[in-house]
Amino acid sequence: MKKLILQKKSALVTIEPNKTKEYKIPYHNELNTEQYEAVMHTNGAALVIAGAGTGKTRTLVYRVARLVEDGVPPEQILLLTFTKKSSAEMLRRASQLLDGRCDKVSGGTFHSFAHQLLRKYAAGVGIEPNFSILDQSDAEDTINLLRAQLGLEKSKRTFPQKQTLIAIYSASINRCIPVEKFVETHYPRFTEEIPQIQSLIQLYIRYKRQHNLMDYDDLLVYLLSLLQSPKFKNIIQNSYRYLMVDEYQDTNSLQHQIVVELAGSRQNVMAVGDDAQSIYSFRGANYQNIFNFPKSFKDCKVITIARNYRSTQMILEVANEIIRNAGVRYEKELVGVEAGNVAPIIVSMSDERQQSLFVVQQIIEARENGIPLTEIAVLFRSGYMSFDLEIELNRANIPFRKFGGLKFIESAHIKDLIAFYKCVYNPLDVVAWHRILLLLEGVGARTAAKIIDDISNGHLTLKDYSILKNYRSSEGIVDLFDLLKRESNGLEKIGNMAVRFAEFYRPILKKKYDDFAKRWKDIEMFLGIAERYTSLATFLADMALDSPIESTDVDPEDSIDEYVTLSTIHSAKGLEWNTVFIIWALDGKFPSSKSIGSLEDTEEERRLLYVAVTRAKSSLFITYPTNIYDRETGFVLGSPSRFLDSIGEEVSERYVLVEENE
DNA sequence: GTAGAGGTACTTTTT
DNA sequence: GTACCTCTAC
Repeated sequence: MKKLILQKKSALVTIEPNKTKEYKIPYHNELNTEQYEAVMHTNGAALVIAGAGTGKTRTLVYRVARLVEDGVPPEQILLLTFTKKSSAEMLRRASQLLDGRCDKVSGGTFHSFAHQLLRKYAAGVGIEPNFSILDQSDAEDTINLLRAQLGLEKSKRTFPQKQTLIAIYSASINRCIPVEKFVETHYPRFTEEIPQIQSLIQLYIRYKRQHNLMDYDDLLVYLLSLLQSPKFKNIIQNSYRYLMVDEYQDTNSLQHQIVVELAGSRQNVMAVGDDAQSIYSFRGANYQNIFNFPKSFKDCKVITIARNYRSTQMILEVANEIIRNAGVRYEKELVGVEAGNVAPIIVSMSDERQQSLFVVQQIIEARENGIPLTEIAVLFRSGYMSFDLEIELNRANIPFRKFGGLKFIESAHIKDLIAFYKCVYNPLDVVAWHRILLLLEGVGARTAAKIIDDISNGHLTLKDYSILKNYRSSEGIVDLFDLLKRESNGLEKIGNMAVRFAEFYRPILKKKYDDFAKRWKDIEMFLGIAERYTSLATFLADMALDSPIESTDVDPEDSIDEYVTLSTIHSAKGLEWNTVFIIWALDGKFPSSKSIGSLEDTEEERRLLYVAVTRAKSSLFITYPTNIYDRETGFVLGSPSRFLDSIGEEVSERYVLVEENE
């Protein structure tokens, strides 16, 4: 006999846009035809293909408001975005547009959403709810520990490095392909090692399960299996009846499957994206995924928004020219509504120094012309490319914030401190133990491995660590256990714990690094952050998934509101500024010499430049130094990015920077 | 088994 | 500039 389930009546009501209803928001007047169509779409699947600057965010924001106005309970709307920042921003705008109800909309990144559900329904997939999250470097360290265990010697040159191992594993998970296939196509030099790689990966998977560890990929994998379990499937599908996914071009196969399962038979899912802006293939995204979306749902409506409201026509011409010469065709031609009167400027200069000075000079000039610093951004391919500019900006007293590149949370001393918390939270967190044990005087890899072994098999716990006296040089180790035991009583506030951990760590830090003072300042900043948390679980999850501090050197507390943005192009996704500088548009750096060998990779770099260019509203500067020695190729780089070759004088102006003789 | 010295190769992009 | 590995002296 089938089980009878009581379902709330309200959940069964089908929402239809009310044709005669008076909406609070005049959607018709505030949106163009295509945007309006998307906003009014209610039931069933829809794909919105929206080029850069065509009001993609606006469309999502208005649709959230419209669904809420039509009576959909906000918490039943799920908005999956690429970063937490962008979801917060969208909900803020929706609330402003309609009212506070929009704040209750569910949302976040795929990973943070997975994390929420897994904490709640851990039992459903057979895991403990207090699992630890491994970030990428934790995952690498874990697999490295296991490699040593398996006796796969490091000196063996043919065996892949830890980064490569994680990359292989992660690719096979995210693209839903077998390990051997990925190794054969992307790392043919390791073909002979495939059996060993596979057994290491199997060990890694088992090990994580035994020790209650989850890496980023596991969050998605377990979410999918949760969604496929008959018991939880319906509960979850009924909790989120309207699904919206932003930046669909950057989702991978695994995420696509999650979307399909979440939508269920209701198929109320709207995906938004732009194939020409796909820039995450290294994470398994495929720009063609977006075209497969309609195939996964019946009667999927496809809406294309083409008109660009962001940039001047001159900037769009440059963007169009970049994408027009692609090896693959993108059905894109951006047409703007703003003519503009300043052509984009392409400038060459002799070296990096000059490039930095030029950018600083132009920023000062722009500020004098009334453009606020918050409307200015400098974009680059990789994090390190702004180092020199940062020095120059400091010298000129121009405040800036940097996004992307090395994160505050990734610096060694902060990771050390977080490891203390992790051991308290999940005593089976092996990487964390390994990390702090190695900090102790007289403890090396061997002793650490032995201790971790004893912890794993239950001989050694925070409650009873008497067997430590059998260890050589156990004084420091006992001190550590005393500390962790005291703090694990669960009565302490997160902030107070941080103070004690920092106290313990201070002498170690002093000994370990020459730049103690600078790092200690970071620790003090960290103490301030820890104070804001009341739950250890939330604290650690935020540290792994949603770091409250974006980059190094910025205290969110001293909130300067006038600053220039420095950002990697990846982190600039979805944002816009009046004036944009793209630096290091030098062939060999952008596209990087690494990607030049493969058409696929070069095309991604091209899309990346396209994304960068389309961030600019009215002024665009592209610069490149011409006298740069490249260690990788051994050549002196001097040509502009190949993507700029076809950009003619009719859409841009080219200059050479020369020093004025006084 | 550990600490420190000295060598090497490597540096996209992010959750 | 730095992370990672190898070698050698405790």
